Amino acid sequence: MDLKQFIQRDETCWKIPAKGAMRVPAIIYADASLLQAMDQKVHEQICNVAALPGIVEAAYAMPDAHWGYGFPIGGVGAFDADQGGVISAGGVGFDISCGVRTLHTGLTMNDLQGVKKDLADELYRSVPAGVGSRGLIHLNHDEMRAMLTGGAQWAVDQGFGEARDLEFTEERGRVDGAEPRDVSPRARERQKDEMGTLGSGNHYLEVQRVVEIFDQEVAEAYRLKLDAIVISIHCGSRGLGHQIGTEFLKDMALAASQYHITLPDRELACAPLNSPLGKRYLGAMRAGINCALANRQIITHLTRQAMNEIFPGISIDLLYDVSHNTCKEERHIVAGSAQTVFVHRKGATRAFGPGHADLPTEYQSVGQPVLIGGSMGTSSYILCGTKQAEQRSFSSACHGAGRAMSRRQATKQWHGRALVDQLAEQGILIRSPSLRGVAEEAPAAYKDVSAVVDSADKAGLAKKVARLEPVICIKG
DNA sequence: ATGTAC
Repeated sequence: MDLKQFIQRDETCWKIPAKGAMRVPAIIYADASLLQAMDQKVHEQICNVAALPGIVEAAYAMPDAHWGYGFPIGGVGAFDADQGGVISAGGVGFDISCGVRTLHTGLTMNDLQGVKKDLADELYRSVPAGVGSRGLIHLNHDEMRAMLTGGAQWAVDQGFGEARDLEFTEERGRVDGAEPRDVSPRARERQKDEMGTLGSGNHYLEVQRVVEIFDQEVAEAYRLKLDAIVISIHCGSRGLGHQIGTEFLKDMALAASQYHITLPDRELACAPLNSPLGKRYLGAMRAGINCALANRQIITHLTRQAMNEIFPGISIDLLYDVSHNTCKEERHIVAGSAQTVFVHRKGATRAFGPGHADLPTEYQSVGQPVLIGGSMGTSSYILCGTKQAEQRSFSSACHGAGRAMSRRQATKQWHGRALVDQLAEQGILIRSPSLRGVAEEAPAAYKDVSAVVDSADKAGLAKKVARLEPVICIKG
């Protein structure tokens, strides 16, 4: 888009002053070339977010921002409930609490020699992937309720993983305030056989190798070394989150006039945080967050089982688990003083800096791990939270590369089989139930994740720690 | 993202 629409504050900070219906300014963080390539829709959408009731400070877009439903993907907005602030289902996203979890394996590249193919097959066999994929777990009514309230803690109690995993999971594996009664029977029905499954689209389980370290001190705190093998899991709340999103978007669109909210865009449907509908969505969304946390915890257990088949006795520890599709009640500095706000992060990763009370002891001095998934066949990054991000983005950073091309366009341009063969030649093994899915996820259908991460680093949203390259990718 | 439309 045209850079002349912005007031450039520094190399990676572009401001749109409040005008028209905007209550606060909008700010996009990106270098000039990423911003130029960004869809004009991001400008329109982030200005619309800035016009919502009760928004504080500014509406923000991350360097990987692109056109989404209502809010841009890569959008951040914080709202004050006491000032008529709203919550928006489209501001969280359909895949509630979609996120990334990274596991240490204690292995190096050398350990994979001769077993790579077997490991790929074993992981693919163990972790269900694809549209409508089902697991071996089937939840009855009471178990569903316990899962929606207990999150990853419930999963660990059921024998899926170890108590120590929870220490390294955002929110220690469960959020308060989940209300299973606000989750419809249809949403539960869709989820009851889907626990411990990856899903489709850009979701994956990837075996990765640490190929570059940018910050030795933080890397040591995260126990990351060059050539180490880690496993990253990217997925969310499956059918449950999607159903919650669908239902509440509809309810919120219908209720807007009742709450005297003038919507700049129908897709920005929202409800006051203090309204019955807003509270019901909060209760359901938090149940969705617990579902995603439980899902990644169960997949961790399945991963451990698969890894044990190939490497008997192997011990797998969690580096961290962080979501990038949520609305969270947090304390932040607004107009110079601390207050409680509800931060929407849609395609944006929470990135708490050093000293934040919610971080595990081991990461207190260096800040939260910020896990950035690349597209299939490309690099992923691990960053750390900064102190500056508190003032710049309510402690938020980017979440990935972001699509540069539609799925349809991608399937016209690439064939799944050819991509799998091509990646295999580069030493990257792909396993997927859908060759069309593979084509849709072609590496070149995404923006350059390295440019996105460099912009986030330069903008002070998070600091680069390590770069990972894929070895095996189980694709949904 | 998603029982890729109810």
